[in-house]
Amino acid sequence: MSIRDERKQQSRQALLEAALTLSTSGRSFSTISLREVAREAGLVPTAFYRHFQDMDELGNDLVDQVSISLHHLLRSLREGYTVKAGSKTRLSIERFFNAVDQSARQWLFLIGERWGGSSVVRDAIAREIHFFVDDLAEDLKKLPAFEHVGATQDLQIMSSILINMSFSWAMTWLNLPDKNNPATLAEQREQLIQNTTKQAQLMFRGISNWNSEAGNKS
Amino acid sequence: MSIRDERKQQSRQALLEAALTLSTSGRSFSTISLREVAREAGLVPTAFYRHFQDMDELGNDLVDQVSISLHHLLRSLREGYTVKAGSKTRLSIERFFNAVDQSARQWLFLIGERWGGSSVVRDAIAREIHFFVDDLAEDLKKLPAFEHVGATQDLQIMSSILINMSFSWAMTWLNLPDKNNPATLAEQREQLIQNTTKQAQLMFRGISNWNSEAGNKS
DNA sequence: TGTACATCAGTGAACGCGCGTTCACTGATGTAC
DNA sequence: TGTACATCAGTGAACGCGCGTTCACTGATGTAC
Repeated sequence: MSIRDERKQQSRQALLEAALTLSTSGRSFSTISLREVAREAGLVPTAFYRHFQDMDELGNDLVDQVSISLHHLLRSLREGYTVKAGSKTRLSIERFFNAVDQSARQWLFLIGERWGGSSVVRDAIAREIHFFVDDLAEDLKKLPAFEHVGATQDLQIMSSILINMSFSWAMTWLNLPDKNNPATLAEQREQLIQNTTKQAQLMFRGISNWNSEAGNKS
Repeated sequence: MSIRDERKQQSRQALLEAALTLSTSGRSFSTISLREVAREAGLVPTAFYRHFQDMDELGNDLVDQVSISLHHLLRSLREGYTVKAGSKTRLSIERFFNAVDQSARQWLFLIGERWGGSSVVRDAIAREIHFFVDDLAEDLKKLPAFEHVGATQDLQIMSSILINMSFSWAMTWLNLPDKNNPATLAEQREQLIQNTTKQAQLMFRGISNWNSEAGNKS
C-alpha cells in the first residue's frame, strides 16, 4: 500500500473510532453529527466526504467492523470453553465479563444501536446478530451437553436465547458503575456474577432436560 | 377540573402522544426535536414550555405514562394466566403477542429507549423495569409451578430472565413486517410463535428442575 | 346576575447557533517518460 | 535519476436551514365583589 493509501486508511479509521467513541459516551449514533465525528478525528468536516458518502454509510461500515471484532472475541471465548469442558459455569461467566470489559465500546454500540434511531444501522446489526446465532448454533452442535438435542431448529432456538441473554448480561455489567450505589462497585459486580451464573445454570438445566420430539407440555 | 385545566391537560397529552408516535416511527426519542413534537401536537413551539421545561422532562413523564400502561397490561395478562393455570404455553404466547400488538408504540418506546440516546429516559426506564421485575417475582411466588423455588433471590433472577426474554420476543415480533420477506407475514408469525413457545418451555424446564440450595453444577 | 380585573395557555416575531453540503483551492504523493 | 504533469486527501469560506429559546402579545377563562 502506498504512503497516500496508508494515510487515507488512517483517517478513515480515525473517523470510525471517533464515531464509535462518541456514540458510546452516553449518547447514541443517531444523535452525533458528521461535524462532531470529523472534529473528534482531527479532520475538517469536508474531509469526511473523502471516506464516506454520509453518516449512514459510516454507520454501516462501523457495524461491520464492530461485528468482526466481537465475532473473534466470542469465538476465542468459546474455544476456551470447549477445551476446558466441564469447568464451572461461574468461571465462564467471569471470562465473559472480562471480555466485555475489554471491548466495552463495541458491546455498547452493538446492543445500544440494535433498536436505535438509525434504520441503516438497525438493519446492519440485525443481519450480524443473525450470523452470530447461526455460528453459535453450529458450535453448540459439537458440544457433548447438546448431543441429545436432535433438531437443528432447536439448536438455533437455544443459540438465540443465549445470544439475547448474553446481551442483557453485558449491558447490565457495563451499566453497573452508575446509580447512587448502595454498595461498592466490587460488591455490585460480585452480586451480578452470582445472578448471571444462576441464570446460565437455569438455562442449562432446561437444555439438559430437553426432548426434541415432544416439547409441547406446560 | 375547570375548562381551562381540562384543555391544558388535552394539550399536554397531545404533546406526549406526539412524542411517543414520533419516537416509534423508525426514529428514536433523542433524534426528535421540540419543534417537531409541538408541530405534531398542533401547537406552536413556544406553547411547549407551558407544559414541560424541556424534552428531558417530557421524556421522563412519557416513561412514567408508558410504564403505567404496560404495567396494567402485563398484570391483566398474568391474571388470565393464573386463572387458567395448566393451559398450554403456546396459548399464553399468543395472548402475549396479541397484547404487544395492542400497545405496539409503548413496547417499541420502552425497549428501544432502554439503551437509547437520552440519559434521563434511560435512567427512568431502568427504574421502571426494576419495578416490573419485583412485581413479577411477587406473582411467581404464588404460582404452584414455582413452589419448590425456595430463595426469594432465585425468584428475582427468574423474573428478570422472563422480563428480558419477553422484551426480546416483543421486539422481534414487532420487527417482523420488514426484511425482504422470504415468507408471508402470517408464515413468519407462525414460525416466531413456535420458536418463542419452545424458548418459554425451555425456561420452564429449567425452573421445574431448579434446586435453590445447590445451584452450582455444570 | 353583572361587571371589572387577574390569570395564563397559546401566539408570532426574532435571535444566534451548529448543522450538512457545495465549491474552488492547495500541496504532498504518485506516475510517465 | 530527474523532470513535468496528474491525482486526490485535506482545507477554508460560504450557503441556507431547522433548531432551542426569549420576549411582548392576545384573548378566552376564572375570580372577587
